[in-house]
Amino acid sequence: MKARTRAAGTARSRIIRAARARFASVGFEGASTRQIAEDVGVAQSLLLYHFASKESLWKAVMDDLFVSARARLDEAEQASRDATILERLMAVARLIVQLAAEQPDIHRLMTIEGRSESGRLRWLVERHLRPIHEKYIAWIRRGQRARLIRSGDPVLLYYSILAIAGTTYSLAPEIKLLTGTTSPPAPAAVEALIRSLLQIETEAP
Amino acid sequence: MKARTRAAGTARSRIIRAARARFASVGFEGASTRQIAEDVGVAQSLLLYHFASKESLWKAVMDDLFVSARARLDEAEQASRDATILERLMAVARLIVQLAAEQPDIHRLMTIEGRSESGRLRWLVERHLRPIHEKYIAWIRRGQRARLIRSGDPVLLYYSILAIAGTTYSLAPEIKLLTGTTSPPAPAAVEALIRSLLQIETEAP
DNA sequence: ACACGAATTGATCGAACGATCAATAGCCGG
DNA sequence: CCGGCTATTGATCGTTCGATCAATTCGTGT
Repeated sequence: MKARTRAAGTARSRIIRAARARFASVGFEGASTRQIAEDVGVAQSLLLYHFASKESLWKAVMDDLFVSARARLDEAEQASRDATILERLMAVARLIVQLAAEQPDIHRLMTIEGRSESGRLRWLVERHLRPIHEKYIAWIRRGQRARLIRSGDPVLLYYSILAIAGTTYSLAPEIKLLTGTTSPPAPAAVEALIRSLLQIETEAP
Repeated sequence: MKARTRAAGTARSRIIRAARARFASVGFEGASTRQIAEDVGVAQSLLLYHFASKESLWKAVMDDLFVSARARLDEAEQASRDATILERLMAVARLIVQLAAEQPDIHRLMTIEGRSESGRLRWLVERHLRPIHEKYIAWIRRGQRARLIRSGDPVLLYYSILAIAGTTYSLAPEIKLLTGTTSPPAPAAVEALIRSLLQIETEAP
């Protein structure tokens, strides 16, 4: 049984990995199960044996992504639980930048789905995004009440953080074509930009 | 001839408009010429009569978008030509925010294409993006030398501006599902965030 | 009034799509 | 060594894709 499920597990996870890459680059409708199967080196029918449908495969990709992401977010929260709300948010932001740099597919997948009201977007929002987003937006509100974080729409602030953290990594192909640069910006530089977004406004000298 | 080309022009432009919406929501591979033709109310073969191929249609959509965008950018540059480099950049940023708010499709189309190294991305970079981007990245460099703009990688700074300006509008469906809010953030609020990105770092009190 | 060219349609092609299903290969407890 | 379960394959179905092409409508200049 061990070897059986291990073999199944690796085939399954290899399919998920290949599917993530395809979905991230050409979107759900643009990706084909045959192409994904070819990437992995298995028959197309095996995909639908493991995942029942293309949409199930997509959901499995998203679950796989968010399970590990949320675990690491919880870690970052715990590690910073004694700091100020601004520094806790920065710890979370730092991790988001790190995740985006390690796996730009995350940001790609979410921004691809987020732009049309599909059933998949509803599923993604209710299952994964809402619990995460609402928590940190509440954090921002708390920080604003404590005058540690700049005033303004917390949702705008939150999505601006996500945008800065993800865009420079998920648009790496475009930036590479434009500048010839192969190495993406250092996470520390991105983090510094985010900090100046969160900080209380200061008068220009 | 006048009525002829006018009829052709309107059919052509209506196709471009419908194609822009489809490409923006499901990407190039996900959009189908039959669906676009149905949106417009014409036969599918008419699309390929006017544009020869699906890719030609996509390029026509992009040309249409950038011709007007670049004209308005030139206006904004002219109107602010006597101001400091920081204020000129802010004038450009203000217009970018405005464009993103009016037509979130622009940001959607560009971020969809920018994430995989396709022939279309190469075409887009060389034809439209490079002239625009390189100009404003040079502006940022000038502003940094004059100590009017914060230090750091100009490319990172530039793409962060684009990300903030576009994301909150292009992800409107996701934000609507999450918060129930139907009205996107005011351009002035987005502009304020961008200003604090560009400004020289100030010490926190 | 007519003829010509541009605009538009409907039919059709081969390829690729997601999905289904019967058949086979591989492995485990008995 | 075998019987049963799981993983995997190959063939195939109906649909939809982008593209081509002949036929038809329509407007305009003469």
